[in-house]
Amino acid sequence: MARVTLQTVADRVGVSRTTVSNAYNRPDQLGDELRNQILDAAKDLGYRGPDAAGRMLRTGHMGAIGLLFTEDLRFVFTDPDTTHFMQGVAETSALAGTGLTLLPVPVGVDVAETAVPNMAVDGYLVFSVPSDHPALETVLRREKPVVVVDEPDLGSRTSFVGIDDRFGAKLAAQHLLGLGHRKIGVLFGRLSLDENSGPTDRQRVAEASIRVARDRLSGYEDALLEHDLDPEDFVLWEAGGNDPDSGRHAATDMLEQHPELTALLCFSDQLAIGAAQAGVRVGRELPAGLSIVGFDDIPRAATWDPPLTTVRQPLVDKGRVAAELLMQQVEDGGTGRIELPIELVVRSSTAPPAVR
Amino acid sequence: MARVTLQTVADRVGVSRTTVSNAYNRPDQLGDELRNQILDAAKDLGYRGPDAAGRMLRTGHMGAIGLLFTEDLRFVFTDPDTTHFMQGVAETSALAGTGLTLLPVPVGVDVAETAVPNMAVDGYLVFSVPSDHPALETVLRREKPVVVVDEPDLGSRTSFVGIDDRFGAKLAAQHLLGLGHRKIGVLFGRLSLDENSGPTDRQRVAEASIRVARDRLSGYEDALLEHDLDPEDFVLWEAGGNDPDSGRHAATDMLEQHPELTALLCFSDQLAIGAAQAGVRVGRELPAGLSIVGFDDIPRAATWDPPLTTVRQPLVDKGRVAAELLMQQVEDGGTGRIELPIELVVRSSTAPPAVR
DNA sequence: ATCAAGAACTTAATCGATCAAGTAGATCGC
DNA sequence: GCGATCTACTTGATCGATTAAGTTCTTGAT
Repeated sequence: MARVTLQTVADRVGVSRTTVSNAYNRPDQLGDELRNQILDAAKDLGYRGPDAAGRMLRTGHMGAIGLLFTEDLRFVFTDPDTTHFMQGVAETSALAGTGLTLLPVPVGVDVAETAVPNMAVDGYLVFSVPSDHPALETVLRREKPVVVVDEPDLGSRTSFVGIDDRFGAKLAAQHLLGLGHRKIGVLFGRLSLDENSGPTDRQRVAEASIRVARDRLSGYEDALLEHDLDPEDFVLWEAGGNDPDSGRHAATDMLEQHPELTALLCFSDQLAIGAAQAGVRVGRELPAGLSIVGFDDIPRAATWDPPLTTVRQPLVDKGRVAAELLMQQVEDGGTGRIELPIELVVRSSTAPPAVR
Repeated sequence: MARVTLQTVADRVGVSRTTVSNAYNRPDQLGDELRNQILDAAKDLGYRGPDAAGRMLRTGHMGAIGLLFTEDLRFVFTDPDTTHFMQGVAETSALAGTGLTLLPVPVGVDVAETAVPNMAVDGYLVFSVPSDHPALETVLRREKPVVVVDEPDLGSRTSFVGIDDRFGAKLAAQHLLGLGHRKIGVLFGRLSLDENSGPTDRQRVAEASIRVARDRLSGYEDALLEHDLDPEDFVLWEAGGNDPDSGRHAATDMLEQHPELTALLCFSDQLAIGAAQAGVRVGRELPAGLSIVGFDDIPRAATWDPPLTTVRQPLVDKGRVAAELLMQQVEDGGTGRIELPIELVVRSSTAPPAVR
């Protein structure tokens, strides 16, 4: 049995292919009576509407955007940053009738083996990908609209959505310094593709392939400089991941080797949560014995015990804005650069250091 | 400037279109030397590889599967059931080089306005959609391979992946009854598309458009019957959602109106977490003053205070299996029916009821 | 009565790739 | 030395829809 196409329906009704096409896509181009006649015939023949592939080939429009992410799949769907971002993207694309194609690049898998290079999408949303990740080149090579979110900043070549990481970090550090803390630890998630964990230093951060890490450290140091303190005063530590477990392990080690620390600046609330657990386990009372500042302001930050002081960034909005920007770019080709607002949210995980 | 296609490259090298196509898709069909020559010419001309739309039209193969879900977008990406399932799907599809297209149908939006009816996918994964949801018909009408997960059970028309909900529920109820509980409340998520909350009854559950609700209640009642108890003995309550907040509100009301309850059977760990919070707030000590059983065994269940007794189902595996089944069905058209193993996990949220 | 404008359709070209079938020449076994 | 089999390509048909540019017919204004 031959497949039912526009032509089949057209033949049945006795009109041209174009008219049947118009019955679906431009109802104003033909009379109501004929239109209904066509739709009836279509139903009768089991025609399911214009075929997506045929349309795509002709129009060059895929009707979907791709979301590229390179984090380990065990974490992406549990990581609040990612899921909230996805939520925003999904909302926006769904309302626009655009499909959203997930393009995960699992760790250890060659990008060429994934759907990334060949998927039918009108553009790519690149979500927080280290600048040295091979998937980036694959995406860029397709020369389709690209919106980079957070990482990496590729300049005007692509659109960009992010926050002022340096300023946000500065806010967090200012808060701790203002409370009187002088022995402060900085807990990074990752500095590059590798999942290293352990102590690190300014030099290594400066060479990090993750821009956010570099910028945030600059922000922390900006605050130090305002207080005439030495940038070398921070204890820098890499967690190797962005989940509470990584945070807990790293913070435990850090506090063990540096018992003098009275406060921790964490790269995310996820890490902060782990750090808080670590603090309690090594016998610190929060916040008196250890102050902790997170980043992001995920819902859990407010309900954690103690509620976390953090730097809020609008994660869902980030997704919405990025999706809008991409769909706009698909339409008119214009790139954009959007910086979302951030805000220090002071809760109960920070306090002046206990006198000793 | 005309677009660069297979033909452009073919003309440059002086071979046929087919040979260029083979250079990409069937490297064994031509000599190495020629192949490199073609690839060089392609790079030189800025050819980005075979166009997805052209290939799709010709092969009829879209290279992507669609994931349909109809829950409110504010919840899907935070709901552990959904995200773990997605993780499994993403893993499997990514390893197979298949795209994964998210097809959310936002509440209040007409399915026809979304990407669902026209998206270029080879098949659909229908994730826990109420049997009366309009999106279902839209998907079924396309007559592509469909794998339904959990809900609804459409018989042999589609593949199906799920668990033995009735048996799982029975296990949970048996556990409570075995501990000596006789006044037990059942906390449902939803019974249908509507987000009703409040007390409900056997009759309404029996008419629920959500099969899982019906089956689980049967399972709970199976256990009751084994103890020669009356099915009417359960207090049935609808939470209206599947998040801890919904669970907390519903459980608070339920415990207020039915202070005699000594145990709660919850439809999910999310609801159980909310119920546990509610229990504490109304002054019950857990588990002595109130036993709670969840369902799913999400990671949080084990770390909650007290750790939740629950019925474990392999959520990530569900995603893996469903994706495999769908991709298999896309290839050979065969449908399947897979029931995943479940298991009662007894932790500390259940205990014999306090004597009074 | 004539012409302009609009409505309702049709014609014909086009989008880019894949595949079954075919061909020419090289290689091999016996 | 001859047919059989391989290798390395080419030919030509085909997938299903959209769209710019007609064509025909109707209607209303002058």
